[in-house]
Amino acid sequence: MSEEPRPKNGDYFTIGELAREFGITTRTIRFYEDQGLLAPLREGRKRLFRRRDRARLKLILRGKRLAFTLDEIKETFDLYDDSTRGEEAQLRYYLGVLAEKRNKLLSQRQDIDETLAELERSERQCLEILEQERRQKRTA
Amino acid sequence: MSEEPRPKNGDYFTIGELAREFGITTRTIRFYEDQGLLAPLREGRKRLFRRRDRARLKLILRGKRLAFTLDEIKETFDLYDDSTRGEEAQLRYYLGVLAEKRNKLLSQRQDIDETLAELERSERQCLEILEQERRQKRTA
DNA sequence: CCGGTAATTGACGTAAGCGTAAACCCGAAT
DNA sequence: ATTCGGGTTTACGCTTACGTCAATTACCGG
Repeated sequence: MSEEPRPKNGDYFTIGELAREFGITTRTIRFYEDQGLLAPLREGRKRLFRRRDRARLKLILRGKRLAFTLDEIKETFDLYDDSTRGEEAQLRYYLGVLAEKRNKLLSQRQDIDETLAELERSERQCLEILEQERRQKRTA
Repeated sequence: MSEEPRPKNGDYFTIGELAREFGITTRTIRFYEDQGLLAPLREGRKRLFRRRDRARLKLILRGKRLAFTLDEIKETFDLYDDSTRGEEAQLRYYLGVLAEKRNKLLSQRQDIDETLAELERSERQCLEILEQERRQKRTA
């Protein structure tokens, strides 16, 4: 199994530890908290990040890589948060949102595949030209 | 084969046609031109978009869906533009950039797949709860 | 006790990506 | 002749997502 990073200092991560681990600034993490995306514990004024806070941060960053806005990411969190209480209408709405999200992701994956295909074509072209130049050099 | 949209008015698209087709505003298109991403012909002051301009716009929008910045998108255009002239060093550099791009896209696709997997888990959970409620109603 | 390192809040700054008038031109239709 | 639906530039505004001081506070080792 993979080595899950453990909080060095007792049970909690510091803001600096997380910043270093994920290659972001502490400012960024505070900003996310400010926007309601993170809610670490406090010891006086100091933030104490649990493993679940770290997990959330990970999700935030993944969301960003997929071009979700912070607001959208927050919405999915909010959705997950009260998804357990099972009001029928809520659940149906929830299912709809999930379907939308899936569709977006699927078409995004298509975008990626198309781009990858074009990329490989360029690569082949590129290699061909290099190959030609090499042959020219030999005959020269 | 697919019906490639043809310019209605002779050989060129107007800015409005493209805006409608892609669901963006004319402002956006002008902005892209301002940033050097598009370079339509002119008839006096009026912009005339060729099919290749339209193709570029398509690429821009796809890039945006994949969380590329306009600058990054522009770079790839610039790259493609002088990729045909085959200076060896240029080509090697070019290949490197392509490799980077591919890696980014691949890891992005992984992000997508992970997210899709989680999404399906939530969906199953959701359906389970609904199923339970339905059974409760019957016994009631 | 002192200096260094890491944390805090608060505030202003900034780059990207457009939105939104304002003020104009121009050709076709009423 | 005017109105209407496009097109144009210029320019200021706004939101998102942080960067960047500044001015503290707190612990830690020497």
